[in-house]
Amino acid sequence: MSTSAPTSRREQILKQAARLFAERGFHGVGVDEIGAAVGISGPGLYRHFAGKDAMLAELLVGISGRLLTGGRRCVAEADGSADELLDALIEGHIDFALDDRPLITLHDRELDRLRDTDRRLVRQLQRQYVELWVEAVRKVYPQLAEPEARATVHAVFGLLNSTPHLGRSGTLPGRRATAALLHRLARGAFDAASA
Amino acid sequence: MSTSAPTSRREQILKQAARLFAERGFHGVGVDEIGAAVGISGPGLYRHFAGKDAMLAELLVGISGRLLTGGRRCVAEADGSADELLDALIEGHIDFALDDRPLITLHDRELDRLRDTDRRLVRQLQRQYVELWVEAVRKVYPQLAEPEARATVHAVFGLLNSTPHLGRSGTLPGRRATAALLHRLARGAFDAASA
DNA sequence: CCCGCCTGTTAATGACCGTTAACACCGCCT
DNA sequence: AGGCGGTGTTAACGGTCATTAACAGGCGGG
Repeated sequence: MSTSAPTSRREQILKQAARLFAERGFHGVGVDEIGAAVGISGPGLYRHFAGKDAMLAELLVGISGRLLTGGRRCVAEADGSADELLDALIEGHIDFALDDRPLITLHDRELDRLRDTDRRLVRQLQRQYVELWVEAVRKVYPQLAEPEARATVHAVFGLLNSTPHLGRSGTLPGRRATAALLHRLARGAFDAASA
Repeated sequence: MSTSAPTSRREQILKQAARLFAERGFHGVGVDEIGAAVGISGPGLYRHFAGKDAMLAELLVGISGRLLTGGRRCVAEADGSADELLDALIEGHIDFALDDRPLITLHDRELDRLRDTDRRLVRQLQRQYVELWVEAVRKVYPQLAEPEARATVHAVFGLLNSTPHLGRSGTLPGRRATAALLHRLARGAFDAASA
């Protein structure tokens, strides 16, 4: 729908699996449902994935990796001030949260359902992403101690990742306004952290 | 361990069930595990609860109700300024988040695993709690439109409820410092919302 | 003393579910 | 034409799991 491509079967399955996992939890959805969501049924999925676990692993590793890659691109392209870097990080994270709500939900909800090796990998990617933020934040707010900075970054993630919960009642006018609001809230939180 | 009491079997079971559900998800934990966590085994739980669903229902209705009750007490006791009311709400929510992490986790994670009637009840309680906050926020920031206020409240909930994710690495010195930091972050976000 | 009630136990049941087996179609390449 | 890899299908297996059945000890009140 966005960049689009041939949209291979794998991607189609992953997308639907992400949606279902986010809606009903990893253990709450059966392979038959995932299959039905893409028009094939049940065990046909095993032509594309080694198993249900493999789908979740690929989803979580994928989102973690893309977040980190996006963050690193921000750092690399940040020729300007530290302030601009932090803004770029916030904007990038908001884009992820708004475009891939199911993945954001999975990201901090079903991590423990992974095999040890995959879980370690995801955690490592997450940790690097957090460190990247902490560094950027402490450049903008040098008086902020590291533990406080780290806790604040986690809290701001919680704030930005709240978008899945906004789906209920009368939400905001549009995506642009929501992104702008979230951006302001995040900056406000960081400002307040260093008071 | 904290207020303590006779700590009836029911309460003991609920506490352990909350912890396990938060750790591994509702479908991820079996009744045998819950039983083992309180020293009895497996089907003995059915002397205290109608079923696994009933435990989750009681947990979610309980936390939603207590949040709402706490919020209402803040409103009732707020003889002072609107500012003080908002601070009291924030403090109350932080206390919940820090004292009952598993319940906070469950609260926005396993809601969809409930029977229709229970889910409706929990959602209604949650909605009233949010409305209570929105009203308080708009008293402090009158220029803030209602949709923005509601979205901001949800986002701040995400921020405050991020505490479960802080358990990993080097966290903050103590509970008091964490609570103070979260309080500042929340106020900072609200300040920024009305800019 | 003894009868219920409360609270446990273990064994069995029945459903669900992930995974594999066995089979089939279809399009492409030689 | 023929074979083969990719993609499906349905049926069967095996394990897990919530729930129920059947049974038993303890203990307080008549």
